[in-house]
Amino acid sequence: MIRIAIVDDKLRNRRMVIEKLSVNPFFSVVLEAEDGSVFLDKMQGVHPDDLPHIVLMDLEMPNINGVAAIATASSLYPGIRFVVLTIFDDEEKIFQAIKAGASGYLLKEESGEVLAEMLLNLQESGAGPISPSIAYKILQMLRAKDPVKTGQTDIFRLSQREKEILELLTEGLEYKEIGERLFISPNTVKKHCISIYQKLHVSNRTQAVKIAYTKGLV
Amino acid sequence: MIRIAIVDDKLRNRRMVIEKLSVNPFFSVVLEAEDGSVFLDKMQGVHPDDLPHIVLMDLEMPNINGVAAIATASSLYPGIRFVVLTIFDDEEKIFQAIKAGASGYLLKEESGEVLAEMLLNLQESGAGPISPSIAYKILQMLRAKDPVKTGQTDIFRLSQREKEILELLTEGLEYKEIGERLFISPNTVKKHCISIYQKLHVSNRTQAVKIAYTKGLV
DNA sequence: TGTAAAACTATCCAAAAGGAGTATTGACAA
DNA sequence: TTGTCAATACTCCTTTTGGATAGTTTTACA
Repeated sequence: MIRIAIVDDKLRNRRMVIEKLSVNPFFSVVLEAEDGSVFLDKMQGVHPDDLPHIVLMDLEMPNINGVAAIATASSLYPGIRFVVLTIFDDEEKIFQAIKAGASGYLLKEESGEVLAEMLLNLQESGAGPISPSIAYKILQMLRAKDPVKTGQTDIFRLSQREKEILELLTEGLEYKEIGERLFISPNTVKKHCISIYQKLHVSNRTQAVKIAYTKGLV
Repeated sequence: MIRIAIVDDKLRNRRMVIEKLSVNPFFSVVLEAEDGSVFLDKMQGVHPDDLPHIVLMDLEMPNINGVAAIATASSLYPGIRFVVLTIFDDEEKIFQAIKAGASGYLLKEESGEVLAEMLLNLQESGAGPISPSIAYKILQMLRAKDPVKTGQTDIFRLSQREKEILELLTEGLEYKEIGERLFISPNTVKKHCISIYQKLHVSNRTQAVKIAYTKGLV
C-alpha cells in the first residue's frame, strides 16, 4: 500500500486526483491540505510510521507555495518523494521545485492510468517523472559544479550504531522516536547520545548536530 | 542544415543510421569514424566552420571507447553535442557518458522519425534525449553537490531578532546563554524560539537547526 | 576460551526545553 | 486614532534531556 498526500488549494482538484487514484487498490490517500502551510502543520501531527510515501504538490497556492513547501518538507522528511502536480508546463517553476527536492512532475490532465504508472514506478525504482528538457537543465547545473570535497568522517571514532543515531538526531527525532525506528529502548538511545556527545566533545544535541553538519558527518 | 558525425566500429551500423537520416533533408553526415581514436584524428583535420553540430557515438569500440572519446572531444569542442547511440540500455555506461559530456542517448533501434525528432529538438532547444531514470541519477548527483542553498532566506518570514536567535541556536547555546548574549530575559528567548519553530513548521530546536543548515539560513 | 568493546536496558534526578496564555511597550501604517 | 506587529517579560505546566550509575548481553578477536 502506497500512502499518498495531496496538497492543492482547490477542493475540486484534490477530489479529482483521489478519484483517479481510487481505481487502484495500491494507493491510499492519507493526507490532504489546501496549502503548504497547512500541509506542514498537518505533517507534524502524523506518526512517523504513517507518513505518506509520496506527496503530490500543486505549485500555485496561497501562504506557502509548492516550491517553498517542498524545500522545507524534503529536508524534514528525506524519505518522502515529492511530485509536482501542475496544469501548465511551467518549466522554470518545475525546475525550481526539482531543485528544492521534488522527484519529478506530472500534468494534472494526465489519466489515472498514467498517474498510477508514474507513481508506482517512482516508488519502485525511485525514478520520478521528468521531461528531457528539465533533465537537461539539471544536467547543465551538474556540469557547472566542480567535483570537490571528500571529508573523512572517522576522526571521532564513533561506532556504527553511534553514527546511525547521530544521523537520526540530525533529523530532529527524539529518544523515543529513534528507539522506535531502531527497535531499541529509548534509554539505550540516550546512552548512545551521551557517548556521542563525549566523543564529539560537546554537551548537547544541537552542538552535536552542528558538528555533524559542519564536519560532513552527514 | 545540421551536420552529423557518426562514430561506430560496425560499418553496418553507420550505414543504417545514415539511411535513417537520409530521408530528412535537414541532416548531412559529414564525418564517419570506426572508433574514438580515429574520430579524434579526423576531427583535427576538419575546418572549424565544417565541424559537425552533433556527434552520434557508439560506446563499445576498440582503442578509445565512447565515454573516453566524449570526455576528450567535449572539452576540445565545447560547441558540439554528443549523443550516445547504443543497442542496449546500459544505464551505468550511459550515465558515465553523460557525466563525460554527452547530451543524451538514443537506442539504435529507434525509428528514423524518432531519431530525427530527437536530433532536431537537441539542435533547437539544446535538450538532449534522456530517460527518466537517467535523469534521476543526474538529479541525485546534483543534489549531492548543490544542497539547494537557494538563498531564499526570507520565505520563512523570520524577523531580524528571530534570525539572530536562530543563528545562536545553531551554535548550541541554550536559552540562558542566548539571553545573556543579547541582554534579554531567557523567557523572551524562549518566546522567540517558539515563534521560530512555528514559522519553520518544526517542533523542536534540532529540526530548526537542520532547516537552518540545509536551507542556508546560516 | 578469555577478554575487551560495543550494544543494550534500567532508574534516579535536576536542568532544560516546549507549549499556552497574558501583558506591556514602542513603532509604524491605515 | 486605531490597529497591527515586533520585542519584551512573566507564569504555569508537561515533556524531554543530559548526566550518573549499574548492570546484562553480544560481538569480535587474539
